[in-house]
Amino acid sequence: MAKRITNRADDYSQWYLDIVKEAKLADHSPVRGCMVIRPNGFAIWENMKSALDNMFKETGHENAYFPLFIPKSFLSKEAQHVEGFAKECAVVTHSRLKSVDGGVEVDPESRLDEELIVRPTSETIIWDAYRNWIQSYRDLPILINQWANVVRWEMRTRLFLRTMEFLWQEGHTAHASEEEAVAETLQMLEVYRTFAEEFMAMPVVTGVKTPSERFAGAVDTYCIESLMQDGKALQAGTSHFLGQNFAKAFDVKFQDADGEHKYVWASSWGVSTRLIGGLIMTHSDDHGLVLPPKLAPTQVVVVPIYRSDEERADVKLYIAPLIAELKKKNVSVKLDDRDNFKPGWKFAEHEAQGVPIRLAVGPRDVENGNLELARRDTLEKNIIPMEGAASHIEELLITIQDDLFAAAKDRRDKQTKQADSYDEFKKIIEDGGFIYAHWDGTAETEAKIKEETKATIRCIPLEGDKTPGKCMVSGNKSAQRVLFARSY
RNA sequence: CGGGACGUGGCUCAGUCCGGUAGAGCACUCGGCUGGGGGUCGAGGGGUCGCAGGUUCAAAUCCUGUCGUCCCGACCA
Repeated sequence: MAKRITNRADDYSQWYLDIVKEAKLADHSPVRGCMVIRPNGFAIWENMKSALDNMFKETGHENAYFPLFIPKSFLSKEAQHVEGFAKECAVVTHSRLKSVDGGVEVDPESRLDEELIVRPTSETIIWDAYRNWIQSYRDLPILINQWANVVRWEMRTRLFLRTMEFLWQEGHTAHASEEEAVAETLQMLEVYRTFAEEFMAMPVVTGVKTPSERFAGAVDTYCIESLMQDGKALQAGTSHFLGQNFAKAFDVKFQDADGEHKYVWASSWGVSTRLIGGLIMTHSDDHGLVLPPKLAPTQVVVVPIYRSDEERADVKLYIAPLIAELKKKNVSVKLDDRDNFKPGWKFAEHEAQGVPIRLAVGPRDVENGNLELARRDTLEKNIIPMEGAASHIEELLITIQDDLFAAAKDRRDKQTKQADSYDEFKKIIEDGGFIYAHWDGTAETEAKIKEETKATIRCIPLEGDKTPGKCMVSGNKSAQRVLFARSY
């Protein structure tokens, strides 16, 4: 068998790229740092999207759409926000091309009066709209989400993990009180945790970012942090409590029940196509992609095995009722009856693409009333009776989902350590993984650690050990252990 | 944006040092044998060598520029 996927142990980055290529998830585009998301990759995103969208709707949110272009002046209204994004904005300066001997060039006469920014995120244009929508406390809360693309001019890109253009959702909410806005921020953080753990089967740590890692313009940034197989952390989602920063910048006030005019409180939260990168690096192996059943575009693939046309017809007749029954149970099942590929080829291909369950059915099975079932996650193969197969498969999909989470959590926990001295920390960090250690809460210490070890504080965890101690670097007092890692 | 490596049929690469008629494997098309883990035999199709200049009788090969990819840094979802 030709080895098309680099082993993780040999070259993790190359392995990741090989998976993306072999599973046909995405291609590099002609434009640096952008990607073409292929049907296999997009189908995963669609499944993520639909699960998240349901969760947003269940928590009272509505979808809307705001423009791609933002007037340049809007970006400068919130000082912190500008500072955070100014370095990575695509700017539209002209509106026309003109032909010049066989090619085209920008028509200098079409220069725009006010240049437009391609949104790196939509706080500004949304808060400009909210000003017009909000007068009274009766107009609040506003709970809006949008599914969109955004552009951030990145220096170094990697498919899904960091691209110049990416797809995401961004929720933007407006509230009458601080408590309510904070509650919303934390509620959405929980939505993300639930999604990551229950759908992606990816265990996460929830926490607060330190000021240096905080979203530009936020009062507090909360996040879900996950740990990839190579021991590097991935920020998988963020939820921001924006305080009144944007309300003040865009002058959004409401008249409260007490007659007073007050600034609105805000939150924003988002997850992106980066999650697909996280999904890949959480579960996949040296044979290819491994997908949790809840997000797999195809949950079960059936490979018929036959020699003659007659056998082929027999096999198809034999499996038709099972396929129909699985469909009735809402299992996404695909019959791979392509005649131009050999069974062995198909096995390898579906394995590379991460289909959770593969059924192989040949004349022998027809005769014995069996079928062969292979699990993608464990690579186990078993002969099972056709009788009751549909229910067995339905249950097995749930088992696989649970097992993937358990395996990922077990791996994550094994890669999670504690360090009680800086020397110990420096030693452990070389192996990667999460490290819980005491920190004095200062930006100086944080910067020193980053400078010397390349590790950053991923978050100050919301749960777990809250015992105070002494900073491993300065020896000053520390309120609790914080989570360190090298990250993507 | 700095350092390094690399761009040659769809893919992986040889050829570049030392200029002289573009090659291999895989993939693709047609046909045969096949079919329970990337099978096999035969016959075909496909590349102005990333792009733009320059040197030369002659450039994949030498020179300059440019675009892109990968790895390592600085920056970030």
